[in-house]
Amino acid sequence: MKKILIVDDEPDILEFLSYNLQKEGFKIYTASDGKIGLEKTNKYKPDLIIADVMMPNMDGIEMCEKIRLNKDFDSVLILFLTARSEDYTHIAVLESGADDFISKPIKPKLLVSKVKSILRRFEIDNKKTFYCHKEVELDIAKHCVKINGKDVPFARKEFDLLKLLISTPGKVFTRGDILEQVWGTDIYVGDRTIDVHINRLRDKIYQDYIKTIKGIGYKLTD
Amino acid sequence: MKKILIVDDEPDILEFLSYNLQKEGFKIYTASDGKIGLEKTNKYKPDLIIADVMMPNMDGIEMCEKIRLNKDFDSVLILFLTARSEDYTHIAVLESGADDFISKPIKPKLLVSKVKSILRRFEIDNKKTFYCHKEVELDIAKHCVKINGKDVPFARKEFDLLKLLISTPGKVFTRGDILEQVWGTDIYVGDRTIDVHINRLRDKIYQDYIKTIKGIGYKLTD
DNA sequence: TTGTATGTAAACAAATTGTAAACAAAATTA
DNA sequence: TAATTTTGTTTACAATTTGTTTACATACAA
Repeated sequence: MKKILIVDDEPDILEFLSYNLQKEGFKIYTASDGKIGLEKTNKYKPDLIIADVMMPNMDGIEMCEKIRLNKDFDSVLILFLTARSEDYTHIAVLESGADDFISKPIKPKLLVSKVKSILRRFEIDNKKTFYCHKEVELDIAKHCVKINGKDVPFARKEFDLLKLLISTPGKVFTRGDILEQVWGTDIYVGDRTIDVHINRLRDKIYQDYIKTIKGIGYKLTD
Repeated sequence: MKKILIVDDEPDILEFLSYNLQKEGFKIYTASDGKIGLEKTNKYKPDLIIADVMMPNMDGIEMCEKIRLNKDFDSVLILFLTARSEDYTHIAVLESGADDFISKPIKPKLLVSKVKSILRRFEIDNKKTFYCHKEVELDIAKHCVKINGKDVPFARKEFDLLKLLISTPGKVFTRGDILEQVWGTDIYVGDRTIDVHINRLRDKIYQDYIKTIKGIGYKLTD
């Protein structure tokens, strides 16, 4: 569960934000000024910090710069709340190392979608591009598979299927999971189609690398 | 993290650009005219400069020329914003040493994709000036290719294509990658065109040096 | 045993790529 | 500048690979 720290001196806004984000399943921490925000950042290591620009004691920009100095948090996501969309403090805000900003008045839907999109982008940037399990290596960037160090050509579907299975070895993927992740949501293929592809994988890799869990689905042997 | 300096006298545009690029994870610096732009270039050593052509104090073209005089920055990437696609400032702009330009009105998606693609292309150009893989040698500086030590003439497109492939042997390049890096961002050629060039390469080099990954693209055999 | 789920070979369908040849554009040469 | 050569692009179709289904065999659990 993603942790979000909200820093604002106005209790109303603090509550408004907490409420809307909590509903979406985030774990919320709060602070009432930049100084406390800094402390709680160190204490809770949030995934995302939402901060007001204008605050007593230490304003958002200063807090942001201080947070960035600590190399544990030099890439923590920071989202600012700014007064109005027309004013150009936005630029100062962005230059200070913020990742995005929201202008007041805050609309719950926009807030949530920005928070999700910023977290999603971060996930994408940090995604693995290389997997290795037993004697199988899969390189997403190079789009190639090696078995015992030897290059083996994989067609698209085969590649995607292996990619899915190797992303979490040992986890059982149901046909539904596989259908959704490899074929996409609104494409329907027969049940046997998946089996056929699974067995083509088995032919390319050593046979018992992929295990059938009868009535459930398939997984890689641990 | 790539650093981008944005130079424009209109705060709205400055903010628009900053915002959209920041969201993509670039570190943004801004300047409101060419003079400040020049200073900030020296101070922050950006990877890419985005500048408006028309600015008070010092216009974009003059700034560009001044930047190019400093040999620390004679190959920094510069992308210009021009008023409209019909006007012929493009030519002056490209002659002044710019790497690409974007016409207003600016579309966020296009902006981001151009910026990313220009940075990617630069990565390859800057990696090395000489590649050697198996019996193929490619010398960017001399613009020549040797196969088994023997000089073989390569036309421009063929050369660029081989350059791209040899820059990362084993990596599969999609037709999209190839289109972007060999032809450039806003040039479209048919799919078959790429195949034809690939096969002309194959005729010049030994046949199975370039491998087809069906449904994905092409790569050099490891 | 019986019924259900999975394995598999083979047939078929669809998508992708290879290729020769024509055409177009650009560069070179006379 | 015109003629020629080289380079780049497209077309149309052939060849190949990949993806899907079918029909049936087999395994396995109740």
